[in-house]
Amino acid sequence: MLTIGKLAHETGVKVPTIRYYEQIGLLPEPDRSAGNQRLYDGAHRDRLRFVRHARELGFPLDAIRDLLSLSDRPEASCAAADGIVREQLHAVRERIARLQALEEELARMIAQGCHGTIADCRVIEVLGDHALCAHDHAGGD
Amino acid sequence: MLTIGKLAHETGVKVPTIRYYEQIGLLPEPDRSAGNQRLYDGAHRDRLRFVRHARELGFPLDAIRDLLSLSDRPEASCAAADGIVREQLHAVRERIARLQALEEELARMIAQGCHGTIADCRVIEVLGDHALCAHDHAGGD
DNA sequence: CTAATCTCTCTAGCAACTATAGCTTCAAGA
DNA sequence: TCTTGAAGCTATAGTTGCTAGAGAGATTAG
Repeated sequence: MLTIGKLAHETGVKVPTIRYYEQIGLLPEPDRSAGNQRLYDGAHRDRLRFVRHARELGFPLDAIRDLLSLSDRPEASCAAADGIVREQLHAVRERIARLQALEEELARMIAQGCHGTIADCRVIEVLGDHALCAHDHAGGD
Repeated sequence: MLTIGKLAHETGVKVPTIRYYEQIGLLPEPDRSAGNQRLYDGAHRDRLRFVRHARELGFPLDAIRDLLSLSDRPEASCAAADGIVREQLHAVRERIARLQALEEELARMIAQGCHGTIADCRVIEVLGDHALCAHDHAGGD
C-alpha cells in the first residue's frame, strides 16, 4: 500500500496534483487508513501513470477522462480512442504552425535590430504597427 | 473621442478585455463623460494596438508592460527591448520543439492503429506505458 | 418620449494546477 | 514511552488572460 507521498514519488506527479485529480473525479477515491490518510495500490498507480503520460502528450483533462472511461471497457470500440488522438494531433499541428509564424516574425524583428535608443528601435516600431509585419499572425488560439 | 465600444471595434480587442487591461494597469484610466463612460483618444488607440499586436506575437502581459514602459522613454537604451524579444523568441522555439516531439509521438500512435476493440488498442496501451514511446517528451512547460 | 442599444460595476468562471494556513497523524530515535 | 520532524489532512486563494453574467444607469434613433 502506498501513501500519497510515495505514489507521487513513483509517478512524478506532485501530491497536491493527485488530490486535485481525485477532486475532479479523474482518479477514484482511495481507501483511507485509520488516521484518514489515503492508501493507494497498483491499480491506482497505473491509472495515475496513464493520466500523467497523456498530460505529457498534451491531452486536456476532459479528453483524458474520456480515454480513461474507454480503457475501463475493453470490449468497447477503438474508434473513439483513435478519434480523440487524431483530434489532439490536429490541435498540436495547428499550434506548431501558429508558433512557426510567430518565430519567423520575431526573428525578423531581431534581425532588423535596434540601434542605440528606443526612439529608433525597429522592435518597438514593429510592435506598434502590424502593417510592418511580413505575415498575418492573427488570433485564433 | 471614442467610446469603449468604438475603440473595441477599431482595434479588434473586446470591450471587457479593454476594461481588464485598464484594471491591471496596462492602459491608463481614460477621462469619463458626464455620465461616467470612458472616452478614448488616438493615443489610447495606439497603445491598445501595441498591446494587441504584442499579444498576437505571444508576449505575456508582464513583458508587454515592460515594453510599454520602454516605449514611453524614447531616449532609453534599446538593449532591454531587444532582450525581451529575444527571450520571447527563445520561448517560442522551445515550445515548437516540444510540440514537434509530441506530434511525432501522436502520429506514431495513430500509425500503429487500433483493431476493433479497446482490448487490443495500441493507442490506449501506449498511453498506459511510457516505455513504449520512441522519445522522451517529458515535462517542462 | 420611448425603446433599443451601450456602458457601468461587480462577481464568478475557465484550464490545470500551485501555494498557503492551520491542523492531525505517523515513523523513528533517545 | 516520549518526542520530534516529516508527511498528511482540509479548505481557501492565487496563477494567466481573459470571458460571461447580473442588474443598474447612459445615450441615441425614431
